[in-house]
Amino acid sequence: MKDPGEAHEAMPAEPTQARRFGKTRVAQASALLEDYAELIADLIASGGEARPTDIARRLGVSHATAIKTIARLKREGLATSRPYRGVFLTAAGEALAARVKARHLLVVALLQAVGVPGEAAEQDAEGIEHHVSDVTLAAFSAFLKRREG
Amino acid sequence: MKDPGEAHEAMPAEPTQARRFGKTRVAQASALLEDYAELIADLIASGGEARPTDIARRLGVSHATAIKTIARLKREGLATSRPYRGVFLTAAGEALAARVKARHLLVVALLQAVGVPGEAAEQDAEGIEHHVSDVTLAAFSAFLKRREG
DNA sequence: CATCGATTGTAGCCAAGGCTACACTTTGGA
DNA sequence: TCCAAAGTGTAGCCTTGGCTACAATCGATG
Repeated sequence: MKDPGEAHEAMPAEPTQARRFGKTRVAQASALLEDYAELIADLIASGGEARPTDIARRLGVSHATAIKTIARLKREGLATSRPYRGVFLTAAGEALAARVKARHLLVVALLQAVGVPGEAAEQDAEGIEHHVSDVTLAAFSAFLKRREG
Repeated sequence: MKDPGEAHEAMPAEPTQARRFGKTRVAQASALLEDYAELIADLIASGGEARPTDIARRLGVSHATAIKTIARLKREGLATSRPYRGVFLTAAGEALAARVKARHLLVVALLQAVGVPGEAAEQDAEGIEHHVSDVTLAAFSAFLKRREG
């Protein structure tokens, strides 16, 4: 779903809207990896290991799909694993997981702060968080501090 | 990217988290169609017609990609078109476009209300809006009314 | 120590959403 | 009127992220 090679060799006067949509698509591309990284960190933290079957179960996909995505995580340098040995995060993977987790918590907190019920906040945050830019995240943080602190 | 046939024939005790992620994936599946519907409505409203090339330009994709997605819109009963004649929305397509547009405006307004700068609000809303449930949308609306009204 | 169930891995299929390349209309201007 | 540019459509390829089916491995238990 990404660009094979390098797209748009000549794109004169690319409209701002196109840039917006493009960013949205790119965000979706990394969303899955982010979810996996966060989940793997979570599983290791709580149970000591992250097995493909557990990952699959938690994400609601088949184990084959999970394994395929884990392979992609490895390709991107975010995780390591050896056959029948469980999955581990690299330093980069850990960093990503930490960032993602912090962002997730912040998004949920923001949603609840504006009146979204807990369960809906959790559910929607899962999708929303991948599209929240740093600028927006900072604004969320400031809003919460202003309101609570 | 959807289920071919019907997935998970037996899913006993599907964990709530899996349901959450599943919903996120389903939301992404319809996100593109929503964007197209909204854009087509917009183009028709402002210029009287929606041509594949204009759509492609606004979305930052090749015209071939746009045409393929338009075909999918037609398959799903959201749009009509005849060769070399431009694209039109069905009643269902119009309804979708209206809903999407209203939601988009509400999300942008909410983001700005919590302090996100205008440009970032616009950009992020593009990705966020597809993951905002009705419950959350209602909460956004109430928050804005409370704060402005 | 053999074997059975669960886990893991592999292969192959599918649809979506990208792309380029090429062919065919349409249309406006010379 | 005719012809070239712009727009449209088709074909074919790729990657991602799903799936099922089958093979291989591990581990616990008899």
